[in-house]
Amino acid sequence: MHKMIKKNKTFIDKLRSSGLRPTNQRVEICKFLFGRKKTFHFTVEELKNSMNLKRLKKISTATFYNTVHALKSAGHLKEFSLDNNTSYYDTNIASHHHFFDNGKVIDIKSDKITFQKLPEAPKGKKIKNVEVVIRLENNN
Amino acid sequence: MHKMIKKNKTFIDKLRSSGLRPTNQRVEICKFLFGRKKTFHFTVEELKNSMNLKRLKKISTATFYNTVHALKSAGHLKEFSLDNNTSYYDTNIASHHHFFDNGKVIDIKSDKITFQKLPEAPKGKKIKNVEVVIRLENNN
DNA sequence: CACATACTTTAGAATAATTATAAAGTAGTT
DNA sequence: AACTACTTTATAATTATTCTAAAGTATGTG
Ligand SMILES: [Mn+2]
Ligand SMILES: [Mn+2]
Ligand SMILES: [Zn+2]
Ligand SMILES: [Zn+2]
Repeated sequence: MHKMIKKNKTFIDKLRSSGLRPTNQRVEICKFLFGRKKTFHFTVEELKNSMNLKRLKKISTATFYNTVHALKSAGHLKEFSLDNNTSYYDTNIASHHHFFDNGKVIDIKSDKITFQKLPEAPKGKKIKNVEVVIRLENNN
Repeated sequence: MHKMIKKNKTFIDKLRSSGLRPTNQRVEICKFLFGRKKTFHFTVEELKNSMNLKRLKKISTATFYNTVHALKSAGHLKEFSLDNNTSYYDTNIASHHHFFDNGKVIDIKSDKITFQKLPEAPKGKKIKNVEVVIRLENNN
């Protein structure tokens, strides 16, 4: 099928542009991360568990960490913090905002939030980006 | 001196309202955290190191963690995330915003940022708070 | 004040997330 | 096919944090 070949090529490009050889393990990780319609927010541990659950031959922890780090360094993933002690990653690399709803993360497109007033950067500095977190709770 | 007695009482009140007896160790931690004019952003490890540096009899790691957790649970400290793997705490418990400048954190008062457009909460949910992080970089 | 008792402090062990190590395996090149 | 650099993996190490349990202290009562 055309689609699958094309997608695999995209994944291989992501790996190559991250300085990584497209090994089996890495291509499968990329498929899992980027072969979906919606943004994916995850921890390395979650990624590892959900991928390895279905496999007879497991991919090692070190490979998950190495691959995620390389993809992040190359700008194919963004890191963020939620609760602490664990790194989260986001397949949406555009600057955008989030709802945080009890450990669940939902993207808010950048243009859904605009500012009336924003402080200036301290002197010698400039603004790299502005990101908003809207924490949710249940009604009533 | 009047001032010092008054301050100690404030610290003791914070501890009592956190369900903690005002032991020496705890009162000194409170002095260190709350006896300053400006907001203090810190990790438990930083707090421990800077306090213990000056003392002959060190306060234990467990006491730092216990005290910080109790103060946080009682609402006298707020927890937040910066880079990952470490919890940060904030003596400013009001809802407010931050500049992040290479590991340095600067408060932005809530009224310095206002919104023109904000998304609605998903149904069944409501907004608990909205906090903004402005990441800085050096000019040029 | 003297005691009892519950709460604290502490050193050290345990855990969770992540990173480092180094031996065995594989991709890309010739 | 052979070479070499890059990869994978199991395992050890590290960092931040939490747990444990023994020894110490705050606080109420007589
Ligand atoms: Mn941690
Ligand atoms: Mn990290
Ligand atoms: Zn996102
Ligand atoms: Zn702050």
